[in-house]
Amino acid sequence: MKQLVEDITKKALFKLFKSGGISKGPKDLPEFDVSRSKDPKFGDFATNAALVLSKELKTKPRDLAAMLINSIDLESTDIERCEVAGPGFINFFMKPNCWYNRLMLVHEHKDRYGHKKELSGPRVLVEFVSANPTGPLHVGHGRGAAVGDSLVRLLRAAGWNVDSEYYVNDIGNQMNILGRSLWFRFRQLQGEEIEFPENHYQGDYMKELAVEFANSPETQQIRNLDEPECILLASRYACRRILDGIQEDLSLFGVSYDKYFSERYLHESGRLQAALEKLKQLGKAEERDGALWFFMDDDQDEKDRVLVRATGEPTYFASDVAYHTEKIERGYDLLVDIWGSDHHGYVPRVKAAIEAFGFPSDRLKVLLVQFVNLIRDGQKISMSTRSGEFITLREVLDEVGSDAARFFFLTKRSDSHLDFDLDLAKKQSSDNPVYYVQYAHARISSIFRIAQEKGIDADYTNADLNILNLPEEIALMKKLSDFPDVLSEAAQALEPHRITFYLMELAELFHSYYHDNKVLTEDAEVKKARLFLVEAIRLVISNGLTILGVSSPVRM
RNA sequence: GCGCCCAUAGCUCAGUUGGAUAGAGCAACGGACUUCUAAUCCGUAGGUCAGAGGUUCGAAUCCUCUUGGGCGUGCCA
Repeated sequence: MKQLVEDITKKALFKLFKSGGISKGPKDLPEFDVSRSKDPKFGDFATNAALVLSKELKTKPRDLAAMLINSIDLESTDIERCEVAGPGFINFFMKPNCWYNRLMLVHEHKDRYGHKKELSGPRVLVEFVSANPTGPLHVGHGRGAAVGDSLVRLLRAAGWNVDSEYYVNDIGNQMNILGRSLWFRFRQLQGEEIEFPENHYQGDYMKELAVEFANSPETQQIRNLDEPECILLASRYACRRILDGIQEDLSLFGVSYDKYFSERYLHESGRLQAALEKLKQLGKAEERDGALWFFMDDDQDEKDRVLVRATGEPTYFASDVAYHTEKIERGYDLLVDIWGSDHHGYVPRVKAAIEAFGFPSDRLKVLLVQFVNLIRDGQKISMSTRSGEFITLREVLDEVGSDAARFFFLTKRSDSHLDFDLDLAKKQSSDNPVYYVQYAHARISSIFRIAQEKGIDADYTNADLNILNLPEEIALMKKLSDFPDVLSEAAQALEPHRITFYLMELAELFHSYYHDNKVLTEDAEVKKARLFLVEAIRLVISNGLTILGVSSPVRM
């Protein structure tokens, strides 16, 4: 809808240019904005075009605004009238019947309302969570999962061609420590008196895994193997089982992936070696002190970084170089990575690698998700996978449920710190904002259910929408007509939380309307029109909640 | 030391990419259930947008500095 107003403004600019009123056409002028007006007295939409362009056109803003208004042919548009306001804004007042047309669009497209019809955005790969398979997911991962998964759903709705991926660090030092951890627990289980190393994975889940391991067919092979082979076996076993658990937790959280990408594959397929060779050929990498270094330009990163250690082991960074270039070579225009903010120092490095391979560094967008502080009894709980002290995502899901947890994570921008108060989340479960939105959906659903139970005719086809002329009804129709704009802007900004706030605002308008106005009234025509409106609200709430990965209950 | 992120109501957070009078939810106070669900609604109160400069028609938003917090600064992941 904003686009519509923008087009009309540009058309007016062009007309003014042709008639000699201004010296430049829209193509030679800077971009301007169209925004939804906050206050009804400023109309429905406003543009700052005259303010932005006045300097370039050497005309006073208010004069330019007046000239623009005169160049708009109102007859052929949805605009009733325009006004110059304040320093030079143009306020647009829409014709009332245009809201009825928008309302009909909701019914026309149903669960696709707000979505782009065809694939129009870039081809993008969203990578998120990617936690090392060394232990269960904790709450911090849950935030990344909620943001990432909702972003995927949002981008798809906006017509982008999206794949999602989980990068599995299934090789390297951590896997070795994981294998040793399981191996030691296993031997302890066999009655051996050995001390468990402090820097290994202490969590109780490793003890449980050891029991499982002892009963698995794998252990049959052990007596024929020497210890390093046993540790490798244990490592593979632990990795596989822990990853199973992670997938299970994610699935409970409503999160699924198109692909789990194995780091081990990068090593074993030779892709890692090939990437390093290419860097050497390009003169971006060279051996020094027995290690292989990536040379950083001054504007890329503060210092050079090691790709292969003197021991011959490639670093995590080496894998990332190979992984990200591989992703681009798979044909993605845009890579979106969602990382914990503690990895932020890593961004310049990976961007530099992408540049080295001849791609623009803005092919990669990294969304940094800040840490979640867990609060219990007013105290911060510190978490560490290594020490085994953490609250798992699973525990939180069992306590507050997937809907509440997802919604909670998505009521905040991802780059701000977040306190997750467990007691509050539990206690608040009845007045958590998620229920406010879901309740609106349930209420509407129950209107239709009650109608059916009581044998009331709830058919709203051929409703006369002109009956919907209460200010609250107009406000609701305007809100519904915003949804496609909100969706595409949220996608553009990679900010799924905007959908959350939109839904809370829509629910607020609905609850207030519902309280004051009966839908199933005696007047058959009024009933029809209101049912039509209310069903559209239900559809939009449901569409929005689906993007957030939250359910739309029909009764609560 | 250097780098990145953050600071908005008592608390938890939004703020449409620089727009008009800074908004919600909790918590507080006062009202509304004989009604399609009170998990709701209506109202009151709550602010030096951390502080100081600067940029311009216009700043919570952009720039500089200061203060306070988080994180990073490994041939760890």
